[in-house]
Amino acid sequence: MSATQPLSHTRADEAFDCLQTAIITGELAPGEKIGELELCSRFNLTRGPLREALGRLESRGLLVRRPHAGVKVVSVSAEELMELYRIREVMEGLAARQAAERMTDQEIRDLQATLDSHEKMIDEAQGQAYYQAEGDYDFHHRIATGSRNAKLAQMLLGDLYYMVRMYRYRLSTSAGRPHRALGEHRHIVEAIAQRDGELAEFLMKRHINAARQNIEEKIQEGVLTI
Amino acid sequence: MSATQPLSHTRADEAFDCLQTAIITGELAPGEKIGELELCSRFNLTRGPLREALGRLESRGLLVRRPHAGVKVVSVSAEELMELYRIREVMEGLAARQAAERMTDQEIRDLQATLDSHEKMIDEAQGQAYYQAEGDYDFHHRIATGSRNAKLAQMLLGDLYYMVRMYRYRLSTSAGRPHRALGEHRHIVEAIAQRDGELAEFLMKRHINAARQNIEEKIQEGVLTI
DNA sequence: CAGCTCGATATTGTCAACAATACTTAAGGC
DNA sequence: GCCTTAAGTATTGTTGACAATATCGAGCTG
Repeated sequence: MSATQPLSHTRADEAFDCLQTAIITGELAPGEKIGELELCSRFNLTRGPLREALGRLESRGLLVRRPHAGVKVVSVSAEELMELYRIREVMEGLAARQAAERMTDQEIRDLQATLDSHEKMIDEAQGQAYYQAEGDYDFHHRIATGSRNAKLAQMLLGDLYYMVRMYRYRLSTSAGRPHRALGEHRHIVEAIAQRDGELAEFLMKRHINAARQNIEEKIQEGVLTI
Repeated sequence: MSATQPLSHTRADEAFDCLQTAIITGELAPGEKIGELELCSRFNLTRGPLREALGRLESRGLLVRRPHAGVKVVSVSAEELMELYRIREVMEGLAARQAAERMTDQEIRDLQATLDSHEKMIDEAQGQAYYQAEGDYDFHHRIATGSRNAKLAQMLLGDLYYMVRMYRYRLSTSAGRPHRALGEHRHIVEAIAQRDGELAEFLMKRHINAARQNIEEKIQEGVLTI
């Protein structure tokens, strides 16, 4: 994978990473009320760092805490997932526009290379699940950072993507449309390479909107359940 | 002020509120490196709750922490403020569109009443500063919650608005354009009342873009300094 | 028999002491 | 005289014990 040697130099960071991945993978079920002591024994932590991590996770909306009543993992609904995609649509549209204006030529070449490797993986067939999961994440990650908008990148990478990945695990998706998505990615990169911010924004919004509709249909057909 | 009897039922919440307002008001200067013990004595806290609050504030991007090196308030630049407004533009545009589709008739009436009271305050002249500060916040707050998009409201109310308010204090603004802003607010509410989501989105985006340009001009003229 | 009040228990919130690490100051060598 | 190096100090990170509060169960009353 691209990033994350979780090399957390402090116990609280470690706790944060552990809990976050546990929530995303579903190891901690949504709606589950979980005690601090149990979390401590489960992840070999003490309560101090744990509480600090809980604070961070709460402020990111991955869990809720009622005073003296414990923490529970945030429960997720299909409607909320759709709302998430609506937010992504406008924010990543902005990211694409700013990326078109600000990415370096080298970054754009890297982005194109990324897509080439994705294509290879898809053609070698077995990589479809991978592509949908991490490859897609990689693509959007690069554009978010390429926007040179620190707060925007922080909100996308630090908040929204984790939520989306949480749903991905739950849906055990890979119910994707890799070829179509790859084509859409190519068009977006083309627009960025031509420094056409307006077009990049338009294409990105349409891309995410299509992904949203795809999931929505799958859910209504009962192919995917939450 | 409008809300916030800070009635925090836990010491950590109290710490969080105190620190947040201290950062927003500039009582803690940006870039300032501040020790934990000093913060404790300054706000009558102990280090446990304090550290939990620091974790929350860090994940919200109001301060940065290097391990064993202490915390420092995030430093802010004019460019970052402009980026913030670009994010607001797309997110609040979405909020306005969804509010137009989902607000109850009662909520819309309340929103109109809010604008009436703002107008009265402006006409009574001395309320200009108030309007620009809290009244504007109130208006955008209602639309964010009216969008019925929990994550969107959380991101706007929990992240962006605090950042914007931080800049507001720094700029000692009120360098506003209350009458023009009120008119724009009225048009947005009209579009919402007519359930015209597309128009509401367009008007909101234009409204925020105008506010951004206004600040940008003021900064370039040297009237405002960061 | 249902609803409520009251108490026991377990969990969370808080605190103060201990350990580990980074910054500072001073000394020595080049 | 300046840079490098090493010890001391101060600050952060961590731990375990203490206090406060909510949940759960039992007994009582209507």
